[in-house]
Amino acid sequence: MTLEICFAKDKLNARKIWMLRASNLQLQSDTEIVAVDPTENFIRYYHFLEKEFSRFLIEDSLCSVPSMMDGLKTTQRKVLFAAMEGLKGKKRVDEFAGDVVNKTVYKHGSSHMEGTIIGMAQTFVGSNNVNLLHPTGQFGSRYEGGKDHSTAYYLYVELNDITKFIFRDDDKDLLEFLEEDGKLVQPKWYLPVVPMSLVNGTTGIGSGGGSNIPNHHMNDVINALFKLLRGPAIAEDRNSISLKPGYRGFKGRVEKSTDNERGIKCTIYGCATEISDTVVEINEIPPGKTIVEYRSFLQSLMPDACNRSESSKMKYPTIECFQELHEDENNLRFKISLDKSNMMFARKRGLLEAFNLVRKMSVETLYLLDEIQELRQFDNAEETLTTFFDMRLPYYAARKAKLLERMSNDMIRIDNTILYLEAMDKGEIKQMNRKKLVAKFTEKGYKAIPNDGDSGFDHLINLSCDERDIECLPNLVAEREGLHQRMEEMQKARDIDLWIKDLEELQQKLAEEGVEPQKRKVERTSASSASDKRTRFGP
DNA sequence: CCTACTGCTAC
DNA sequence: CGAAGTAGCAGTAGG
DNA sequence: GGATGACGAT
DNA sequence: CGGGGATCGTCATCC
Repeated sequence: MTLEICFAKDKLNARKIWMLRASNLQLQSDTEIVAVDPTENFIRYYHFLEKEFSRFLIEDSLCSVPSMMDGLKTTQRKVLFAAMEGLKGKKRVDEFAGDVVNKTVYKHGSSHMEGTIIGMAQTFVGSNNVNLLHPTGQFGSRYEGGKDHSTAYYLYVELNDITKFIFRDDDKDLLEFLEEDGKLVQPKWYLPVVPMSLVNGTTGIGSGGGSNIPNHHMNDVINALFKLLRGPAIAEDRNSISLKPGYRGFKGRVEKSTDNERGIKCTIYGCATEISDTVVEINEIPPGKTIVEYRSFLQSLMPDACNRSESSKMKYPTIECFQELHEDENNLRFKISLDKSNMMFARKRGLLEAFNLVRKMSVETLYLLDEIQELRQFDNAEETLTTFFDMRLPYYAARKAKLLERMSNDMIRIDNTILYLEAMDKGEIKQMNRKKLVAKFTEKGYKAIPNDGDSGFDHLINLSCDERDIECLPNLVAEREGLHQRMEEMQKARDIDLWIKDLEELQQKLAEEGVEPQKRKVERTSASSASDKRTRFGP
């Protein structure tokens, strides 16, 4: 029975339920997850399945399926953690991978870590819409869907500027950092200001469910959040939200089709232009399809193509020849010559259909849930967004409280320092030892700052000689004034105001950077074998 | 004393 | 799991 | 209409 | 610098 639940292809649903129960059991109690019974010299297979194996399936899903909070898989989160905490400037990818492995107790081969890092820095159409890491070197292209990247040794990454606008430093105190092998590692999840699972999409195959989310333009996602945040009533506005997939740098069209009986489907169209009676130019192909794949498709339409199937002859025209005149990988140009009758045929079918430039895909998703990391299914991008919204909003209240607390402590610090300086100036307090100072501060009614040393007065005791100077007084007064104002503003701000501000700043940053990745020419590395492969175009 | 070659490391 | 190449150096055999 | 392969972290 | 194998679930595409 259990055996079937674990492995049978047609018992998927039972497997899902079984895994949920297992993960609840394992998380609630400290149940031993090892099936070894010391009184026996064998292991019962159903004990093994209930313990180690169910654990394995859960871990497997944790690795493969992203969290709905930050859209990251565990390994990607490790990379982001290491990048935000310790990556200064450019670093060779193989070196950086080593750093991540050490810093975050990654228990697998560092070559796999390199792959994850490379994936997070890719920018070609169809990869990331917003790459969290900035690439230098050949990270792969549309020619081979990113597989044509150089070896990690020849690649460099640094933290992308925009990343800090998505993952705010102000939220750091709200994160729950995990512990592995006694080391503090990456958090359970990050708290991005937009649902990154939608922005960069994912495909991942877990046990009991997989996840397959297309990319969405970050601006679309931001605007959808604005709709919720700025609208008159959040509850009413959520029905008016509509999202469709989008790929940065993609020139074709993306349409959401509602005609399908099984869920929502999405259709992506490339671009084709009729130049003359006998010439067609293809300027864009759907993301997910590589240039190499498309080239071999065109080759299969040539008269001398061997074993061309009957169905292919029905669907596609026969072409005389084609040339590849791409300016770069973002400006494609396949020039196709065909005779008039085949052109007629193509026209009749529609150029896009006739040249295999239409790609359909379903829009369905599976995620990890919040508190207990359970697989949870979402029906569509809109539901993903609103669920993210509901989960994320409370953290803004928490952030506000943290910031206010920090500010009020800062205020005490400034007040105390002013009092202290004045008291010293008047000779009320003289140089004395720590104990006596603390007693004096308490006697004079200074407020202690929680966790500021044992006494709560370390901020005064540890003042440097320069800071102790009465000349600092005007500066401190000015500082107090500024802080006072900022505190008032913060107190007045609603939670959603904080979020709106984050989004506005992000949107501005996006506008500054948005153009850049598309203009950037592909950089080549002399040692890359990929660059050699790419120089040969056409038939 | 110079040359040709080997073995070795680090890439 | 496997393979290839390079430069630069020291040491050595041979002429 | 059923088989097949691609996706990505391991 | 290169190659191969496997799982897991979904879905588009192939014949």
